[in-house]
Amino acid sequence: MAWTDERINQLKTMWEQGMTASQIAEELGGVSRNAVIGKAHRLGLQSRPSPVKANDSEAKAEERRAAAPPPPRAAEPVPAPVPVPVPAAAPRPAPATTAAAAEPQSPPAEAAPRPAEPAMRSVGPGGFLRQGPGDQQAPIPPAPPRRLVPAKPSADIAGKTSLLELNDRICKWPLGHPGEPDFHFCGVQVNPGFPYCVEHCGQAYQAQLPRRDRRPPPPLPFGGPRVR
DNA sequence: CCCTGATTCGC
DNA sequence: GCGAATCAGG
Repeated sequence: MAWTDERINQLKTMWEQGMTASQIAEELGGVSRNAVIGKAHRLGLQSRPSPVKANDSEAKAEERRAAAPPPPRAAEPVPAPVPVPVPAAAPRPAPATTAAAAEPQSPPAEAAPRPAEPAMRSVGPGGFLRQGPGDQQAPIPPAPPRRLVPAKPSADIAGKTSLLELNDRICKWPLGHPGEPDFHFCGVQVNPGFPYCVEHCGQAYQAQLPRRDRRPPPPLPFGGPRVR
């Protein structure tokens, strides 16, 4: 079987999508896994995590060299924990989900004054407060680094919502396809209790139509699900 | 054993 | 250029 332009494009696409060489070979047909790998390398497609590449004395030495091993100092005061770079959903204690009304990224300079909890506590000798069963894992003191970012004006709607920006509040409906350069997620406010916004909930959760009224499903990439 | 990707080398 | 054989880690 020859490597036609079309087959090469399929190979490129699948390879970039992260499919294994075996899967690609099976999908293309007429070629072996080795053929796919060989072709991928000849095309310059390169280097997905290979199980055989981790080990290597030379690479490791190089890695060490690049890492610039700091001299063994012990009493050096560590500056401070690095602030979290990604706006991952910080473990913020939800005060009380009163209304579904959105709280749109409260502006900075908000000190979040926690009202002192008037809880009944057993006081031990020396004045320490005994933990109750519910308190066991509560304390996470190591500095709550609130982001001091100016707060994006209009959430992520203006730009594109990437995988790293997903959280429980924004719509996870995918737009485009993984691997495509502009693949992103919807990103608008969710319909409370659902992973999608109201509009996409409408698409995700549909009542069954009578068979005669159903639209045929759109063609799936690469000829649909593989039969196995 | 199975899987994976990388590399080699005769064709 | 091609891909089977081989290597080597998970």
